[in-house]
Amino acid sequence: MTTRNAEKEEKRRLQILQAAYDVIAQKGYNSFTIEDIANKAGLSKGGVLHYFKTKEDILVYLLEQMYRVIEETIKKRSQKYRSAEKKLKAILIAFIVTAKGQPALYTVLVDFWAQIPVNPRVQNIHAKIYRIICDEVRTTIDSGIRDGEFQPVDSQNVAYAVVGMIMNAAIQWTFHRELYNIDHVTKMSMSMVMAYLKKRGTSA
Amino acid sequence: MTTRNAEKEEKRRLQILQAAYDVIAQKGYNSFTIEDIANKAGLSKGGVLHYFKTKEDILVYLLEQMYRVIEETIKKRSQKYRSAEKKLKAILIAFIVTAKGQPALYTVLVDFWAQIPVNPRVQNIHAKIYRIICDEVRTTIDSGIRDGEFQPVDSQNVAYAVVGMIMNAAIQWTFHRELYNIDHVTKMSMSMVMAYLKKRGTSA
Amino acid sequence: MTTRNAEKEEKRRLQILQAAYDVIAQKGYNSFTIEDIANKAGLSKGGVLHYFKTKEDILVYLLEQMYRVIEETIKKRSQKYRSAEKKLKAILIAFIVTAKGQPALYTVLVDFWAQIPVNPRVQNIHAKIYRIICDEVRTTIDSGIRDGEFQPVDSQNVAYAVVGMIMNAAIQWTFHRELYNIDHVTKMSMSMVMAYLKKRGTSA
Amino acid sequence: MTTRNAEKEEKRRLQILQAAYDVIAQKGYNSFTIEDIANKAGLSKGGVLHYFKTKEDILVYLLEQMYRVIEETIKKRSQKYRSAEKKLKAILIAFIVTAKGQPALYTVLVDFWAQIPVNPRVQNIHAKIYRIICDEVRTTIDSGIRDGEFQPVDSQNVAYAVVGMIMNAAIQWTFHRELYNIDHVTKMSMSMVMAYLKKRGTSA
DNA sequence: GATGAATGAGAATTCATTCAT
DNA sequence: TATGAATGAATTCTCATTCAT
Repeated sequence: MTTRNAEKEEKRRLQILQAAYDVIAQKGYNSFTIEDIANKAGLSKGGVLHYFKTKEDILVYLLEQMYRVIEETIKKRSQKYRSAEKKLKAILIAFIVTAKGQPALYTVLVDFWAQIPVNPRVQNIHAKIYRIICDEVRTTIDSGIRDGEFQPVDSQNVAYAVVGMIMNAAIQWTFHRELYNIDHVTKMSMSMVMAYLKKRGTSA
Repeated sequence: MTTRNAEKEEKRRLQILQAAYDVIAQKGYNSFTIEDIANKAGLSKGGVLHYFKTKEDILVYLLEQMYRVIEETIKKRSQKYRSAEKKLKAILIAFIVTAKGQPALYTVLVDFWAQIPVNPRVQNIHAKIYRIICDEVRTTIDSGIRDGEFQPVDSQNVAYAVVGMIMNAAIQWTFHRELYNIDHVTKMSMSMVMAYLKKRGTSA
Repeated sequence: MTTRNAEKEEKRRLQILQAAYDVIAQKGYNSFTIEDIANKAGLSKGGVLHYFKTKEDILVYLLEQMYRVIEETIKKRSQKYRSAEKKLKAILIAFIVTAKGQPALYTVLVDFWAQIPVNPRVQNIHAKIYRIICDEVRTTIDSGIRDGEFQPVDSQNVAYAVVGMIMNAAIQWTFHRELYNIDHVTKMSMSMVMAYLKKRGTSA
Repeated sequence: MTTRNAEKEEKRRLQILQAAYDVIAQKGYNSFTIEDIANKAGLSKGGVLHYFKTKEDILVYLLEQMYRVIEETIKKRSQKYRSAEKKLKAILIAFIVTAKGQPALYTVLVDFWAQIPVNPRVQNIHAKIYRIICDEVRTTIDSGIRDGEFQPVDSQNVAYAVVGMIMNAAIQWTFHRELYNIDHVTKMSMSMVMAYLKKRGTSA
């Protein structure tokens, strides 16, 4: 019985979160209202607030879930491969696949970034998950180094640089697709990373 | 007379824009008010609205001005050097110098990014100036290729990748500085770029 | 069977009324909710509304019950004595004893007074019971007059004056105890009343 | 100029306070809205909030002003007389005159009393001014004692008892006028007080 | 009997914008 | 030019009440 209810409740929450995501994607972080979410979710304002105490609550849970999507896509795709190079490429591709499959995701993510300096809860979640994502890249590089596939590099900082590169590529492309061909830029990014990781004489 | 007035008017506008920048840096894009700007600028609400018809107007002019700052910093710093490699490194450093000198700049910039999908004016300005910045990088790479310093690469897409990498590095560092040492990450980024541009056999 | 149910129902109602009293004492008349009552009573919102049709219903029954407490305390304490003077003093003390024993009672009572002008049901109950209380005092004075203990006075109006005096003393003391020593003020009030009832020459 | 504005502003504030008083008198403390005040004052909601930051602010200022009215009425009326007895009687009458002239005043006052336990600002104001009023009575009694008019009594506590008696008389009468003739009760109260202050043998 | 999900009617506030001065 | 009083639309959040389970 309780399980039944908990299940149903969870379903409702996800439904609301999805509606929030859709609405923010459509109207932007600043101008959407709880009523928008309610309408999209097929509930009343009160109904939405029944599941999430405040608007901020909705947002915080949504952010967490969005990062999970990225995280999971990365893990799922990189797990398929054995070699560090293939794993790393799979990770980079994962970002782009997400951007293509969920056109609004990076849009909404940037909406959240803009809240970081003024909202500690958002800041915490972002910090936590950004670190997780970078660690995933770093671990892959480390395993490549261990296996002799990659040069011994400062894997931590390389990871930050790599994630930054590919994430911003995805973001800018989301913002104005006519700017560039994302597949080309992705290939280029991979080449650059690999040139560094596999090359003989390090320059830094 | 008219010139006198025009001058004074321009001064007022800049004063208001600076106030707007300060206020957004402090309170974030969503929660600042015209009164905040007025207070910061030492004017009344009506006074501010006298120089900019609407709140959006202020924002749009501000965004333009902010990109100019980045653009100018880049150009000024890269002009000092002759070799493409040094020029390129100077450009990358320019982003970081800006992030260090104006801690709020990327914060506010991301605030604006979040408006792109919902505000055509913001989108246009961003598209225009992002292209200018990327072109600056591309031109530098092209000149390096012409001079035989760099490998013949797809300079356009490399430029996108490079700008993305360094800009996101600056942004994430602005958001939480404890995440990494920006100088290390910058060095790493440079190495990666140079490894690609100067290396012999391409891998992708 | 029906009796059984009626008994159980009555118990539930009292339980809810007690919870309501506690909650109003804590949060004040304006800001308590049915859910507060439900939580305090260990029931759900729906459960509370099952026994009292509306929020107002709860309030009205509660007011009635509260006055009963005062009434009963007065009667119980005055019954112990024979002489009118002792009876009267016992009544005055009864108000103070109630204030001391149930610190919230006068607080909640004033909350209700504030509803009198806008709520006819509250007005009726208050009028009815205030009269009963004043009558108790009046009867005592009358008996004192009959027995030659007291001067022949306008017992009705004396009763109003006396009840007003002691009740407001109890109220103000409940609101801010540091204002005065309630026992001293009570003694003073008694002296004043007795000076009037027992004195030789009337002055007004 | 500034004076002009300050004057105009003060006038507006008083106008809003008056509207608030009228509205509370009509609808009660719990159910009036800012819009009600705005309508009564011939302003918009925003207009009201322009002069008082919050609803609570309005209320707090209103309470202060209401007590002032009572205070001033008392002082003005008691100043007319020389003898302590006449002064004291004038004070008691002042309460009743206020109740008669401003039928809503005690109604609204009780509304405020009900806020005391939950609103520190209200509590402070009430404490401060209740003390001032009681002190006025006490000072009068003291002067009567000094002049040999009154017996040497504990003037402080007598004052509390006297104020409580007359104030509650005014309040109950405001709530239901059919309960008693306020003039009779007032006369009775005076007799009682004087019987105590002027009588030969003290009993407490 | 009892629950608590869902509703929807407000309420207080906030703020861009207008406009008389 | 510049002010700031005034507006009113929009928004978040609260809660009594209803009702299916």
